[in-house]
Amino acid sequence: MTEAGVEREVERQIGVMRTGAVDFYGEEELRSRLALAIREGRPLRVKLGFDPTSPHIHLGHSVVLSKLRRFQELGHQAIFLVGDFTARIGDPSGRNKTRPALEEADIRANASTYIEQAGRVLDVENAEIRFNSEWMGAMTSADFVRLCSHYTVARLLERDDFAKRYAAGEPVAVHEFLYPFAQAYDSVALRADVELGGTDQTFNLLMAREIQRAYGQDAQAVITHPLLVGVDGHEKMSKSLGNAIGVTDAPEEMYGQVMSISDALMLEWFEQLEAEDWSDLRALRGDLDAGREGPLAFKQSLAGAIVTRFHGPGAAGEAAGHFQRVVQRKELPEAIAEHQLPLGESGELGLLALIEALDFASSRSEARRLVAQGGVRLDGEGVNDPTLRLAAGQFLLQVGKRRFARVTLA
RNA sequence: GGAGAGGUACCGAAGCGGUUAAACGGGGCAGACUGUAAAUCUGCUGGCUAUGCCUUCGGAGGUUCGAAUCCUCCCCUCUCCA
Repeated sequence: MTEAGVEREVERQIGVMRTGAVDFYGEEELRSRLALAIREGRPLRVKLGFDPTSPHIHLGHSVVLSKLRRFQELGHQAIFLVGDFTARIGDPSGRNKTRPALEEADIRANASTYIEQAGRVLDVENAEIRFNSEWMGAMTSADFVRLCSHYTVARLLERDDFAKRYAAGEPVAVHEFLYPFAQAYDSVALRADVELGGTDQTFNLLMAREIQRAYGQDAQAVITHPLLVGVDGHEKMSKSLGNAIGVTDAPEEMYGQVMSISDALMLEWFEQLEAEDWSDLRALRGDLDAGREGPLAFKQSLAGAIVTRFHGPGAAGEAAGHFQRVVQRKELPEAIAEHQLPLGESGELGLLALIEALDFASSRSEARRLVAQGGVRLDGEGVNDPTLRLAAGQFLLQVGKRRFARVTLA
């Protein structure tokens, strides 16, 4: 390749890297490193790490995962790091309270589902999958203390989340201070050229640059991405806040979740999740701004595009049909789970017990409330008698707007 | 080591001897409405074999006819001082 060709290629790749990013630290250094890599036909090592603190990868994670995928398409080496060691510390980033430490068994279980779920976005076959317990677990206390000597308390206290919690009189445990050291050292162990992450990871990511230098390596470039706001429209998407859409959620569920977000959030998501093949949506966005289309049409398209990304176009079409049928026209869903329940010696079963048995309510009292509020239908008819007892037979039970079951009592 | 403040339901936050299963806000759920599971409005939001009964206000004891509220000890958090 000619020098001019290399330069053009560098520019092209940097452009891809910058797309959708909030900040790109160390861009200039990366240009020269990238040029060298292109001349030598050697891929850059691009790190993206997640702590397996929850068994689910969600739509928010998919923003950076997609970016890592872009790097793979550019021919670079993707490193998917599972923070099994750091999960045991608990990342304080963006937190207003100490994260609970996880049991090792949970972490292992979460880690294994992570790789499968990441595969919905990433080419895991060609990714380097690593666990940071590999080197962190082997570190001695002396090694770790030495690692900690490369940074000062004052600089740790500059951190926004620590500073806020400290100012608010909330506890900050010492081990939370240690977390960024572990994450930073991962970059040393992996010899990362680039690390991706959400903006909440900025501090940890930048700290890795200094630690790498302290260990005689060139500092990695850091590319941060916006944090997707969860379905509640306020907090960042997080499984523990219950506002996340998991990448393995069922298509109808995923579609419905997207339809439930506010009109304002819909536009934000569109910006942050946009992909090359979303040209239809971009056009629709124009129609929306011009008043030629309503938000409903746009939201349906967005929901379809998101479901397509994780489940394919067929599933997206079915999910859309399901939504129109069940939610908009209030008809029955096409597929309703069948349940067989045995009757006791009395030969009958209380309605409340049935609702509870199907997990449509967490307690009998809650079931009673649902009946009292007119939220329960039996064979299409509203029921308002909480003492109703059912004899053997088949019933169609509906609780609320979207919980259905065909029940056979025998 | 010393001095103070504090720990209340899913979360935040009132209550400070009885009328408190515990105000209020958020979240969640249900209903109405609608262009959607948006927005808005209304109701519900400990459990149960249910017009009553049982369990809950950091933990364990105690005082009292009666305690989230008073006392004792313990655990945890924060602040200031050393």
